[in-house]
Amino acid sequence: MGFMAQSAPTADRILTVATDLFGRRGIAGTSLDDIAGTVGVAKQTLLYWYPSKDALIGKVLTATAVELLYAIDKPVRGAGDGFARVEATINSVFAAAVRRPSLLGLVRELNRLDTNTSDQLLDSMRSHIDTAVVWLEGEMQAGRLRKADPRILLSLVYATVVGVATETEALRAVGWEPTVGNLRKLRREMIEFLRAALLP
Amino acid sequence: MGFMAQSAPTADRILTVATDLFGRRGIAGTSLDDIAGTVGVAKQTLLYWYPSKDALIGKVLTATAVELLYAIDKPVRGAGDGFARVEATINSVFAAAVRRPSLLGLVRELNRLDTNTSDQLLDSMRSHIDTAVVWLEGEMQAGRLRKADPRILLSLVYATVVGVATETEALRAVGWEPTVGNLRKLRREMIEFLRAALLP
DNA sequence: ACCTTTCTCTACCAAATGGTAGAGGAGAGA
DNA sequence: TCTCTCCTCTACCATTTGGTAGAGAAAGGT
Repeated sequence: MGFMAQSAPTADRILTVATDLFGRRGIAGTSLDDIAGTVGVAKQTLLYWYPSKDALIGKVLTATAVELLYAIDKPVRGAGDGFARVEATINSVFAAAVRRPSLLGLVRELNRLDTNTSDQLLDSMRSHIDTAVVWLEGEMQAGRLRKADPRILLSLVYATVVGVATETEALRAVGWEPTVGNLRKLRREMIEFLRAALLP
Repeated sequence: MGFMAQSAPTADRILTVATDLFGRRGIAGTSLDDIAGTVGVAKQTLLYWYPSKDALIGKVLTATAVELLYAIDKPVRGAGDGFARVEATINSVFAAAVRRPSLLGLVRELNRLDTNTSDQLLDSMRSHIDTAVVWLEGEMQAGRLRKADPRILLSLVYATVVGVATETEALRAVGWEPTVGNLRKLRREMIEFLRAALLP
């Protein structure tokens, strides 16, 4: 039966490192040797746990989707109505992005995947998206959010949050530096930005 | 002396195709063979015009920066004050993104470049950024735009526009389809979103 | 003690990739 | 016509990459 060689089972450590490197350098820009080398294990050990790069990619993507949806689900259920709920969700995503920057970086790799793979992933998120859209519509009807196309609005908020969380170069371009204080300020400004954009 | 084999000189055709593929599949995900094959030329022809992949990458990046800055500069000089100017700029960027989707996709590759290369590119944009920041500060003082940290605000607007223009998968996820009508609607919703976010 | 299962490794391999060397064609000037 | 320059090509090459084959260590059950 299983036992752990180091702090975590090999398969988990491989998955973590792969997620990290895929998210930072891109899938195409990361070789199996890179991953195995970082984990500190032979390439064949990696291929024992994940029989091909495609298999590893698949596992990384679904695991990432699960982790993100889990991080998002909690605050969405809690929190009150109107913008408070949006704010709670954004804070969760932002916290996840700070904790593991590669997660959202990986989300952006979706655009480079073949349609089959991305369709599969999108299906697993479909119900969450529909729930969010229905909720947005209700809030707009109730006058608690600005009236707009809820689906496009969702994409816009998504683009803003994920964009600002992943594009460190854009922040570096305006002279921003990643200190703890600046990170807090960034989150606050982003919340204010979205509050203004979403309230009626 | 030079003469053209087809519609455009070989070097230009290579540059165009390289920009396109780099922007769509990423730099690491695009081989010289891919580019040469798409152009319809031997790989060595490509290596004659651009002596290495790095040289080609450099040329693609600077050419893209020039094209984008040119597209942005015009409306920024014209147009009036307050949000009208922001709107004109966004429309230009959006138009450029629709005309050549790869341009903004390439901008996102910045995050994967080594610091030297991206520093060089950021330097060439520094003056434009500073001008924009100063202008934003003035408009905020004059009460024509919502008061906020102008640098972070710039990053947020950037993230929103570039994000929604490049992440087609996020739009596909909410059931949006890229027709001409939907594209117009998307632009309109984005403008309203940013208007709400930026006005006092 | 022995076998079986689980896990990791070394040793290869074929294809793809970035790059080199140099041949050859075609127009322009002498 | 000869030659020179410009441009594109075929023929290679070394390295990297995803992947295969199979040996060997370590532990558990019998």
